[in-house]
Amino acid sequence: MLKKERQAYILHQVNLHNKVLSSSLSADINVSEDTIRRDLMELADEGKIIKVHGGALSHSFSQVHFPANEVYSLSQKKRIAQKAISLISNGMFILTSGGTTILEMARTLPPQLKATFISGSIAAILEYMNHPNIEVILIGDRISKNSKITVGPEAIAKIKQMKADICFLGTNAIDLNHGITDNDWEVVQLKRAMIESSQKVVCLSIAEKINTFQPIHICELSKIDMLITELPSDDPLLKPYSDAGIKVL
Amino acid sequence: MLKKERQAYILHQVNLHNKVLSSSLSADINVSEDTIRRDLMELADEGKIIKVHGGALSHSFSQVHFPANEVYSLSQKKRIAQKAISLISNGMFILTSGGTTILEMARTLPPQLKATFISGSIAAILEYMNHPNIEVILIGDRISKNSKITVGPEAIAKIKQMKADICFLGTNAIDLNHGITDNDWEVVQLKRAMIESSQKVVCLSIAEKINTFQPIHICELSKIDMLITELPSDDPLLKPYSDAGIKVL
DNA sequence: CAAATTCCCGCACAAAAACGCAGAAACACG
DNA sequence: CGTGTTTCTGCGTTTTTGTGCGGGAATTTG
Repeated sequence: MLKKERQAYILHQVNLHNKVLSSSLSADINVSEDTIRRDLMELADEGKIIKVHGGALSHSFSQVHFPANEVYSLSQKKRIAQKAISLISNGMFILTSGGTTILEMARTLPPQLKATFISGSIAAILEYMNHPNIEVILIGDRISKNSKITVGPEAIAKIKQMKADICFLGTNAIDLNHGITDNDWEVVQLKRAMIESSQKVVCLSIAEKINTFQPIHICELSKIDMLITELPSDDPLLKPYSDAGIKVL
Repeated sequence: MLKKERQAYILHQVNLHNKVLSSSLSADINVSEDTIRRDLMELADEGKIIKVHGGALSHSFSQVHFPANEVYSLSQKKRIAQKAISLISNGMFILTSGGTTILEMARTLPPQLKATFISGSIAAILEYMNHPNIEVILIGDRISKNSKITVGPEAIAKIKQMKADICFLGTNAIDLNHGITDNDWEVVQLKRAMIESSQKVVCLSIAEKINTFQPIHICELSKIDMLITELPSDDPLLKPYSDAGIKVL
């Protein structure tokens, strides 16, 4: 088994179960605990997991710990949210993924807007529920504790049988060669279904995620209609993407 | 169980109940009280809780003290929750409605319990998600804003196609003549489906709701297997119900 | 004041991590 | 192709960390 393979497996396990023990990983993959420990170290250095004595935890575990990091990019996300909202009009059916950027968008929705929002993200749903005129449809299935969204075949089937006007994706990584990528297999399945079920696909992404990639492929750039970042639309960083036929806002 | 995990659990419990006892935590997680004490120390050093003799308090508690009657009804619900939990064992599939009593039950679930909880109540789901070993299935559909649960044909269909071991219903009104009744038509539909899809139906109800009724009929008493209140099972108020063949706990 | 908890301190033991090292495999390159 | 280099992995050994236990001190409680 290759090192990268092993690390991808570990990352997947962490994202799936929120925690892993070095000992059980070692037994799973049949390598020494030392090797596991080194892998965990590397992944922790890359910021993908949190190393603790005895194993590792998913990043969502310590979300409460470090609110400072969130505040940092908040103003950027507000900017993105504003742009995204300009695409929404009354009566629309809107699919959204999860993620903090989507959350910010949900909070910023104008109160007089009448539309239907569909999502499997618990956090997003909570925000939508606070709005007076928004109809909320919740996608049901098993809840992934790591990503706080519903995942699984039921959820995917439900999404596939609808056709939304527009779909907003919180994007973890976007790159010219790799397209849209992510690090949680189950989330990827969901996002793929959402893309297929929407007439228009909009990616929300803060600039630091532009030109980065993650282990799991979601889709090619050609499936994306629009990209929204906090940067002005003529920023040189975005030029390649508008050249690729994506509308940049 | 990892140390960080344990501390996260403790922190959650403190924030939830405003106080924790070292002794009960020790029993919950199956570690020595000494270890709990060390954890409380660390959390207190980080300023997350306030350590006191015998346990710890949440930070909010020190400033605000809430009205006595609130604590009073809370203790009733805690009692009910304790009894309800005694019916749950590992590996069960459990359907639950919404309501504050169900919420209290969700908060009181012992951390080592491994079971699958199915619900359409957003608040209940949020509680279940915080538990380390519980699998959560969310029933999807339109969200009813006033009851904060998913309602509609999809939700009902989904419930009907499962068979749970046990179903806990937060009960708004129970009466010898009228059976179980409620005041929200959509919620009633859901509860009916839940009753049909469960091998055992348990009603959780605080005593003041015994012998009251609401406009919309859910089901006859005969469909109910068990009734849990904060009263002792031999309380005369409950006699008619046990006579009617309902097990009273 | 007395009994019962709870806490603190040191210790012991086990599990995990860190460290250094060495063999094996992959790689670079003339 | 051969050789030197880098990377990866596993194995002892030593350190560190986490946890439980016993006994005595401190505290709560009646």
